[in-house]
Amino acid sequence: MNWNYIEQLNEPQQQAVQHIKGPAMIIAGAGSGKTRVLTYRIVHLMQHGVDPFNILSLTFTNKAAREMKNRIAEIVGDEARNLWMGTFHSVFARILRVESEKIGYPSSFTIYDTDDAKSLIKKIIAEQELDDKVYKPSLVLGRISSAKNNLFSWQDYANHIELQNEDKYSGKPKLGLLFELYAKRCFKAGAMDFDDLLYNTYILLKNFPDVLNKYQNKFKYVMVDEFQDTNFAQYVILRKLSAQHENICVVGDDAQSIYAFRGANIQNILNFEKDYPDLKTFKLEQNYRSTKNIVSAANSVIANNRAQLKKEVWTDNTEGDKIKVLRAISDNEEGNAVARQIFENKMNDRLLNKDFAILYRTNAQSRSMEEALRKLNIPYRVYGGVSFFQRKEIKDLLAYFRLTINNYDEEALERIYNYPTRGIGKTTYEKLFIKADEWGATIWDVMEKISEPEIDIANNTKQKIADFVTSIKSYSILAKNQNAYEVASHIAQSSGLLRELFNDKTSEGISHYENIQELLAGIKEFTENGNAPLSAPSLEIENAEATRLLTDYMQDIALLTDAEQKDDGYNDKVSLMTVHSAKGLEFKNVFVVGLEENLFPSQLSVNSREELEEERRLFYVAITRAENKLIISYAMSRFRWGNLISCEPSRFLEEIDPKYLSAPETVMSEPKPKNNYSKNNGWKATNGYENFNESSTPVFSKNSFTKNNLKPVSKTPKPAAFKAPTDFLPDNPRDIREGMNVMHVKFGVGKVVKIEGNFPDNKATVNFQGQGDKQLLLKYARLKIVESV
DNA sequence: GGAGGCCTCGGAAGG
DNA sequence: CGAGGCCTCC
Repeated sequence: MNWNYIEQLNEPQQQAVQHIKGPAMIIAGAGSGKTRVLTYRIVHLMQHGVDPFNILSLTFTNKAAREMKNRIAEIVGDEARNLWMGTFHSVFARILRVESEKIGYPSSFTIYDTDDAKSLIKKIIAEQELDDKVYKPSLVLGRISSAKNNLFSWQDYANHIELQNEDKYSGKPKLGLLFELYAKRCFKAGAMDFDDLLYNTYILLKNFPDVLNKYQNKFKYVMVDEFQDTNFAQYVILRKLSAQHENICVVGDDAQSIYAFRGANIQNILNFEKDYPDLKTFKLEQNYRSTKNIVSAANSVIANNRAQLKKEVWTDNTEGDKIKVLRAISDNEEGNAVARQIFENKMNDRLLNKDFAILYRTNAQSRSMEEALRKLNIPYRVYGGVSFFQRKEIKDLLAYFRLTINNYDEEALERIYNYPTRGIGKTTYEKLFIKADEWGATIWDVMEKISEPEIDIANNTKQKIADFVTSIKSYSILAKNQNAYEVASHIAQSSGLLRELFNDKTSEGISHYENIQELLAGIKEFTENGNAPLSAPSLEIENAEATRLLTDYMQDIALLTDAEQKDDGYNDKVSLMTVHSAKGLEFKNVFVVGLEENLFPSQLSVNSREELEEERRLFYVAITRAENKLIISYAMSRFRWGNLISCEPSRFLEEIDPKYLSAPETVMSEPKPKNNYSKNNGWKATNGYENFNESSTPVFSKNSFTKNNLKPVSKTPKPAAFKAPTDFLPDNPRDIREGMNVMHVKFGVGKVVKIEGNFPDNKATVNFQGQGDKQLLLKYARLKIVESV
């Protein structure tokens, strides 16, 4: 490395980078080159002889970690691999894998995601016969989560008089009990939820001084990005880890704290100053991103917040255009105005689609924007939505992998014990559950001992359970030696899951099948090259030669919730996203839409000062994304939940100093051309833009499955209902045999392909003319024999 | 077991 | 309005 990185930095940036010893806090205004400072600081440490193994760098998202690691690798090369760099959760999970047995967990512990956690809580609420209208699972989980984020165990919770009183007065006295049951159930399943990764790390470091010592020695230098978003548990762990060397450097911007609603605590910044009296503070106040107008407008908005650190963001950039405000008569007109404006700016300023972003407060607002962009044939991409790993079919297959690795994973077991259908019904499962309770064991334990005569289940069902257990156990054995891909594809086939999806020829079914293939391809890539294409920033590879096992893959993806979308190879698109997901990004031209009271600021925030200030910071984040042009819009009426409501302009508009604004424009649709835009080929021909309209949707491009997708879903047309004769009289279901032609009141005439099970629970597969195979329970189906065999 | 009807409810969102 | 959960009915 022979260039001088120090020269690339301004004065305060240099100071921050060169301050190596002792605690430091970098307050970094929007667009002030924070990422550059962070990367160069790590480079600087390494240049001064610090071993990358001794540097821990924590971020909030996988994406941020990935990007930073790549940037450092570009500068220092291969050595970057040895940095400990990742999200709080991934780094702590990694420590816990090594140390978990000390706190009673297997090293193969499962990580429950939010869905797993909610479904477990829901079950517990039902088991306790509590009303899930009062004890809403998401609320219960939220309460448990914030307890853990404040380092309360369930025992602490139960003993805390104030909390107990709060719960009593709010009519939910059983919250503490639910916490206890949930915690015990997770423990029994060898599972940790996201909050446990923090809480258990804390417990580990607190109760095992030797472990604490080991990691304190390892992490001689600790860096934290987005410090304003840390919660209490994270803060305490940080303090513990860095207590020996006190080389801790945190970077953040209180003005961009937008996750308080999830437990982030700006107070940490203030506590930091108190907890480290010899703290050095650096302020990065020069903005390199935006025009003077934009920077000043942002400053004038944030000045309305009471709670903030002193800081003056300024820029040397040009003055730039004044901020434009568009007023539209309705949400659809707002979309049209934005799309038209993008079209014009693109022409006038010779810009690309990807130079534009449309930011909104709520996902529902994307619809009117998408429609308008489509009309003008402007390609766009909507960010956010269901991630690949949350798709049902993916979770199903992953549940097999989870159960293979950890037989006690209750949520995984529940997902698949009868999927694909193998004749183990709900009633059977309940019997297993009761027996497990009786034995003080897990359901898996009972399944393993299913032959015990005291278990009151029919013998043929017992056999099915035994078969299931045998196959999972055989997977577990395979998974110990064979590589991840071999095991994964074996499980996909031998479990019947692949076949099940293959047989579903609906368009959804085909896409499910393709997604599974996609997952397997990712595992293959991981097995061969060590990194899945969708991988989290992989931490150092311990042993490059060793076989990559399924458990390695599962650890790699367990904390992946933001898997990058596959793109269709065409990247020049307008970006549509919520303000939250725009944090950290920048665009030449930015539209912030829906600036209306009760929308931005959100209706739920306007009653408390704290929440309103958070909304204001959110608005601050939105406008500071823009480099050159900022356009703000609002509608005077909009559809919300099916009703047309009228809207007032947002108070935030008035908070922008008017000298940075151009006169508001009321926008109206141009008189409609005779031909509809979208049908007008001449329109396309003259502007030279191709029709993109997301035509080549890849398998899991999110546009193919968000609710905002406007493409008509091809549905198989339903055949007209069959009219049964008025004298229709069903035959005795006991007389139905395979091969017979039968008549059904609704489906008409069909042939019995197969009959399974014994009366009265026997089930027939009947192929009805023009309607395909139907599975019918004979006792209900009321079939009439048309022709016996 | 599964399709379809009815009811409810609605914020943003990382790991 | 639209998605998801639950219940019913076949």
